[in-house]
Amino acid sequence: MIQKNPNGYRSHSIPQAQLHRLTEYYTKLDALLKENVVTIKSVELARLMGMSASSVRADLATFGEFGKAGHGYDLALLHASLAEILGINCRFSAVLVGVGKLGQTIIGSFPFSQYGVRLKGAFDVSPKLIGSEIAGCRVMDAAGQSDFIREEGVQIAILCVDKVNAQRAADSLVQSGIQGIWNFTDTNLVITQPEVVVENIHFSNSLLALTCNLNLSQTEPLI
Amino acid sequence: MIQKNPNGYRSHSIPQAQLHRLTEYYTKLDALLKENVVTIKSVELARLMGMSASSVRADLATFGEFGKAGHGYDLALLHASLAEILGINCRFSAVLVGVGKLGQTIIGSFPFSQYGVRLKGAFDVSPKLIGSEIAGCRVMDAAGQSDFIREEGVQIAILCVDKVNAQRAADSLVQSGIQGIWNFTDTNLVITQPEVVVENIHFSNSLLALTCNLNLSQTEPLI
DNA sequence: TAGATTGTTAATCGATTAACAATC
DNA sequence: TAGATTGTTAATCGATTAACAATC
Repeated sequence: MIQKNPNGYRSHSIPQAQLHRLTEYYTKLDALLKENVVTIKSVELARLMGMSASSVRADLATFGEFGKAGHGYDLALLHASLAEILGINCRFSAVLVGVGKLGQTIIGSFPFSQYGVRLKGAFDVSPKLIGSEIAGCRVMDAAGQSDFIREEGVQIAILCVDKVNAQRAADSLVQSGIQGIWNFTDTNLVITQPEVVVENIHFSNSLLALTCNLNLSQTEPLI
Repeated sequence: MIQKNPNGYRSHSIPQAQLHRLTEYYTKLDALLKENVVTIKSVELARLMGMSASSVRADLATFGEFGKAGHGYDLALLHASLAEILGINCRFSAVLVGVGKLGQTIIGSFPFSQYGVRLKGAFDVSPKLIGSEIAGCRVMDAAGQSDFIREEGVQIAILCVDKVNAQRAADSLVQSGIQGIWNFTDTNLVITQPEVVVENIHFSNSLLALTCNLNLSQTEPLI
């Protein structure tokens, strides 16, 4: 059951579907702010998001009262409130584990700081990589990973190792006290500790969803 | 409404949530096949997937009757049937648009052939890249993109351009007759043609979902 | 005040699941 | 046949939305 707590917009537990919608509101509001939009009505936001106005109002009302009847929502306030809810001001720290091609790309290209995350380093087993630096991020020996995580109080691990090593690496991370795993290994990790948060980016499942939709729309075009 | 057609397991329209579950069944079954498992019961599969046995049976029964009462599901049959539904045997062809770091990583690392997709080439505007080859994939001038897609009958575009160019690139692809877009641009594309399928991989939304969950579990630990 | 839009309620809609007859 | 597990039904559960009183 969803409850507003005395502080305002925090809730006891958010359904994952709603939580993912929240991230979409946030990125959409972010874009609108850059276009200097000042207020937005639930009807407009709904159109931009491809949803119903009722749903938008219901979603936002879950976390607080951000709107003014008769005027709509103040964009800056709504943006700031969602940022708070999404943890963007929490300054989480992260390490990347498995510095292959994908790992290097993420280190070099992803704007972590925009999302309140500080990338503190990366780990790999390859002697060729250990000691090198990618976009200002040091690659360290995986042997020192656990100590680093514990000593630095790292909360998030970005898991980019090979599929075959994924579960083992995840177990080790959980042992080291990691709180969240951003999982790029195309594997569903089995994590018994319910307090550890896992967020998957499964390239293969995503492509399969695409081809399945294509397959269905080809074999049975909508009338 | 879901209907089985005379051919068996095709259905008129699958809810997207169920479709994404199907991809998870498939990758799980794939892993089990490699472990030489021969049959599996709904209860076991449910445990492995973290769902209820009822849901598993309901999902699978949507597409056909793959199980034997008293014995469970034949893994090879189920795997092959899901492969068919997911379009893995359709031999879709694809081009990658925007050969930046992420594009190069996808070209070089993603096992397209395992998912029934053939990567026919890549496009970029940079003279440095045009004419080069990455893992056997030719990088061509974006100017020839539309003609190539039309002439070769390419169905899928893998969109890896910068955020600012995402919508324009998508419009051009749709104009060229592309049927599906695998969208890595961290932008929700606006596509008016309902027959064009879009599948998003939004790194930023995914990380936000992770930090939001961390934020909630920290401020309000489960009892 | 009059007009507009929110937050919320109550009704609808769809998804999940427990239970069981059918079946291997 | 007896035992086991499926596919399906009916009940439960939760999410979506239309409608509207509250409010700016």
